[in-house]
Amino acid sequence: MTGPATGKPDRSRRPPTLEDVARAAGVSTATVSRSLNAPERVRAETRMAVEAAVRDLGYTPNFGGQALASNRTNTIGAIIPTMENAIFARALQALQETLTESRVTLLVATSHYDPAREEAQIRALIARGVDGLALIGSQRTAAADALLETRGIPFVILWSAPSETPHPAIGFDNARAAAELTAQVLARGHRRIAMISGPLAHNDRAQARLAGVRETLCATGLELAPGDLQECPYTLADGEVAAAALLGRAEPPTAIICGNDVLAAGALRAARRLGVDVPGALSVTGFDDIELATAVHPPLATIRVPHRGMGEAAGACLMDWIDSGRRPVSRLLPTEFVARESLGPVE
Amino acid sequence: MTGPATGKPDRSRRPPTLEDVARAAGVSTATVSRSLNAPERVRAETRMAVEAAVRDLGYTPNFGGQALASNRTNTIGAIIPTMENAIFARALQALQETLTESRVTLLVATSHYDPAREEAQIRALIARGVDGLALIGSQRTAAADALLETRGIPFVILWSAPSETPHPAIGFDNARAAAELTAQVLARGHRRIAMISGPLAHNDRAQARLAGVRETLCATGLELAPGDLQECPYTLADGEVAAAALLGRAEPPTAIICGNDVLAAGALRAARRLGVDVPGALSVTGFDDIELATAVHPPLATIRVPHRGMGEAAGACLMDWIDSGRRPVSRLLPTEFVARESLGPVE
DNA sequence: CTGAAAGCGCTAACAG
DNA sequence: CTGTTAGCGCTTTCAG
Repeated sequence: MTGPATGKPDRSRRPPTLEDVARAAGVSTATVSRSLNAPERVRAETRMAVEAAVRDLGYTPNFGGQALASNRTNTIGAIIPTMENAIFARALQALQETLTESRVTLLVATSHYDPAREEAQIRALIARGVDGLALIGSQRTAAADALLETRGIPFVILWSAPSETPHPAIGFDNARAAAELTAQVLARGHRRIAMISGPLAHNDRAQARLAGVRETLCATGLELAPGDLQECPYTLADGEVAAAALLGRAEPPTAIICGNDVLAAGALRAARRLGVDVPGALSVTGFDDIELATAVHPPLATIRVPHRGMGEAAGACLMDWIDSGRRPVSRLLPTEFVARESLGPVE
Repeated sequence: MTGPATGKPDRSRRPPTLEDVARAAGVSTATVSRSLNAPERVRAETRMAVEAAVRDLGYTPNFGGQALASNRTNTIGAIIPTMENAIFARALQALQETLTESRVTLLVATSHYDPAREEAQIRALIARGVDGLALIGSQRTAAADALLETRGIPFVILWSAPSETPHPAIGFDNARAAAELTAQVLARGHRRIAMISGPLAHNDRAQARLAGVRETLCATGLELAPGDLQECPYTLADGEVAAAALLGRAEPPTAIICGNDVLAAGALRAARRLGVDVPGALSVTGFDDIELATAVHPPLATIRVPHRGMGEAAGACLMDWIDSGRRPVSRLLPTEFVARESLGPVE
């Protein structure tokens, strides 16, 4: 089909350009550009001729040309720790949808909770000319901060409370949510309470959740002894191991507060394996309220996080910043405790 | 630090260009370009001068300029049905990693299993100048096929068996995997077998899985009566409803084969709610082998799908196609039946 | 309301 | 090995 036989292979192979459209419509390239980008500034008749030519030729703007001339890529980048946690996926989905309304594309990268990787991804996205960035959490490398600063790229921070960072943030109060959860655990009579946290290093959300638990325990005269805190990666298997360690102690906890639903599901699995009844002999709580929370048995008491809300707000906020040039204000979104069977009264 | 004190604010504000680097290094722009893109064609000394200038100025190539001049964006696009299924997420992760080695960025979009949306996303990604595309499944709108065809963009199909499509595909045999699974169910003595499938329309994978089940049943003289087949969206809640309907029939099935692990987890929840023991009174099987499969109880017997393998192969395949211009060959990857507790002998 | 023309920053011949 | 020189396709003044 695409043999090099014809005399002018270029002509037929190369996609139509603005100039082709202009010629076909009998107008200038400037008019075509205007018809496409600011239709109201072109007489209806002319515009229709242009539109017809566009259809006829199957014209699509060349991305590079557009980016070069306008100095905008209509792309915003997002860097999340991992795609395997459904909660980030949902926030992205919402962000994507919001952006689509502004004809902006979302470019996604993952950091695996590693600041060095996040920095590399920030660099890569900036190099790709993104107009704005959505990042998770407030802690990153100094180099990443500097890069963001000197480039002056609009970026918003998700998942952290605005109080955690001087940058525009759209998040929720991890510490307060964890405190509320802990209060609920205490209210059910638990006094031997342990926690399984995700890796704390470079993770302000995990740190805040831990702090929230600690504070609330303190207020009741309790504390999280060193052995009562397990720190492990956010996987089911690691959660299971951590919970098993906790349950193997001389005085096992009657409640385990987990850093997220995945860890909690792991804890449930450990309890089952060890023959520990939940919630009869042990209560377990999660954090996030992903689908998994109600897929396991017993269903997990947890904290519902405003994932979609953050995604939507981030999109609106970034577009506004990019278009207006005015730095947006931070927003603190609400969370909600969700009572479910995995949390019961102490026996 | 970045005070506007100096006399030439423009200078400090506008990012440095190739020309700035060239001037600083005392060479031409062509040499700078070469130092960056084909270092071996430049004398070491010169190159070092260039590199120093690049560092000094904090130069980063302008994406638009690069794209325009080279007619390449070093971006490949992927369109998956949803990010909420961990299995697509993992394949993307693997694809991403493979691509990163070639300094190529992955642009991800979702279709929600909707061909119209997929077409729109294909259009959007092409407009963004992607050099190649990875798509899920072999069924799409005629317009999408035409677009792909006329643009001549390298694209590979994932998740479907190569036999399903004339295009280069990297997938597995959904029908055969489902058949194997069904054989395992039959081998355990089940004769009243039902299936919960995801939406069949425009989904060759779901269709193939159903066909695999049907064929295997047929070979044993059984069949899937109309009432034995439930079709519903791929969510836990829908799977639960579908399973409840199946279990409420006069002669309930002793085994339910589910289109994926999420539906199977839903079926498990229905069984629990209705007091049906699994695997004692009912066996349930999944498909995919995501983490969820072992988070639920009993753990799901399922089919392990080569998600990472597909992602990696797709990356290699696309890069090869883009670089060499030669259409790659399809690859059929293996699947594996994973026996777990949710599938037991019929009582 | 429309057209002419000047770049945007980079790459790729083509000479030297 | 390096420099010169055209563009790549589009947006955007600036005139008319």
